[in-house]
Order: sequence, then structure tokens, then C-alpha cells
Amino acid sequence: MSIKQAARRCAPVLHARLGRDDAEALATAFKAIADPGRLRLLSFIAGQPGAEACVCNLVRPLGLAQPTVSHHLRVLTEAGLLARERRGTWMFYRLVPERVGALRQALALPSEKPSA
Amino acid sequence: MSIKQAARRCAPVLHARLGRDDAEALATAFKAIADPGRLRLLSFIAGQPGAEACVCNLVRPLGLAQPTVSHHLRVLTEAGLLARERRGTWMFYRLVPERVGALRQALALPSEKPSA
DNA sequence: CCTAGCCATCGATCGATGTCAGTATCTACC
DNA sequence: GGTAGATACTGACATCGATCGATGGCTAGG
Repeated sequence: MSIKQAARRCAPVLHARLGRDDAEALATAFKAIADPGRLRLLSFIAGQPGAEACVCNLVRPLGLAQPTVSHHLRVLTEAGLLARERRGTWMFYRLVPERVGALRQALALPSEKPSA
Repeated sequence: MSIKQAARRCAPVLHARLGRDDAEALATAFKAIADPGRLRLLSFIAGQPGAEACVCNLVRPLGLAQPTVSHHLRVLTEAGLLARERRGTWMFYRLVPERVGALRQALALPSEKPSA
């Protein structure tokens, strides 16, 4: 299953017995954020004005090679957590809060109601 | 870094720039739930009365070999998401809602307040 | 078009991890 | 203590994935 397909399946884990397909989809989505580099990317981008940043401002603070950063950005984008937009020479990545919220909601306990 | 150490670092990802150590700790915690088998284990256990179940009732519905299930239960336990307790011949695993909530809170956006 | 700068892709490497068969350990019961 | 059942551990295998150097493609400006 592709990451894009996976990101759409975000039924809460703890409300009903997870089927194989739903579990695989959710696992794919969580795998996207289960990496130190990608978590730092999300964190750095979220901290920028407008929750967006261009690649040139991410490589240095992450301390990873440019191809590695590009790879991580791709994974996050395919998971729906980031959105790409080209502006001239630069490529900007923007946080997609709805997708973050969906992942967050997947961890809600049965007693918890959805929250913004 | 061990999974046990990792589970204690759960600062929100999107509120401040994540340092290397915090990022690694959080990634370790998310890795624990970034697996279809482990997500289904959490789901199945959460659906049982008292949010607990013995291994003998988990192997069959998961469709994985008993050593594999045991391995996944170990990973989840070391991540603090499950607690073990022996009752006679059987080993019971219980969901730890606080830890689930901590992971969930790590995905809170800057505008979101902590919720139960 | 030619250059310079930014970013993505490719290919290779290597450690991490999911899986299982086999086996060991532990508990209860007789 | 010997047996039976439940669970954990070991070792091996195959696959996945993070990383990087090299390279290719794209854009802006001259």
C-alpha cells in the first residue's frame, strides 16, 4: 500500500478492533513520523512564520546531507503531513495541520471526544 | 537510547525546535506503534473488558506466530504502552492510557491545549 | 544558451527490524 | 519431581530504511 493511501485511513486505534488493512495504513502513517530527522523537520517548519520553510533553511540546522533531507521531506509530503510549493528557485514545504490532527486523533482513547 | 528512556521524553513536537535527543526519544516511542501488528494488539487489548487481555487470546486473532506476538508485546511494554501481570499460568497485558495520551499530546499543535 | 544555485533522483552501503522454527523457562497440578 | 500448557528467549533469515556521494533536472538572470 502506498503512503498516500495509508494517510487516508485514520480511524481511531482504540475504539474498535483494527482490521489488517486499517492497521497497515495507520502504521505507514506513524512510520512517517517515527524518525528523529523527520520529527525535527516538522518541528522546525512548524516554528517558522506561516508554518512553512524552504529546503535551504532546513539542511543546515538538521545536520544531515541535502539528499537525506530531501528524502525525509518526500516521505512527510507523501504522508500528507507537508505540502510542497515552488517559489522561483526555492521549494517551500508547509505544515498540514489537519493531517497532524488526524494522526493525533487516531490515538484517542474511547472516552475521549474529538478536539480541534 | 533505550525504549524506556525514550518513552519519558514526550515534549510536543510542534511547539519548539526539537533537539536531537528529544527527537530521538520521541521517534523511538512512535516506532513502537508504527507497526500493523502492534497497532492491532493495542486495539484488541483496548477492546477487552478492563482494557486487558492474556496472550492466549491475542495470538489467534492476530494471525501471527506466538513468538512474534510475544516480541511485539515486549516492544509495547518497554515503550510503556502496556503493563504486564502474571496470573497463574497466564500473562495479562493491560493498556496504559497515560502513555498513549502522552504520545498523543506530542502531536498537539501550538494552538491546542492539553486535553484528557 | 550559459552559468550558477537549488533541489530531486540514483545507486550503494549497512544497520535495524519483522518473522518464525526451535528451544528454554515457568506455573499449576497431580 | 514429572507432566502439560502457556509464554519468553535464541538464532537465522529476509527485507526495509536511513544515509550519503555523485549526478541530473529545473529556475533565474545575464
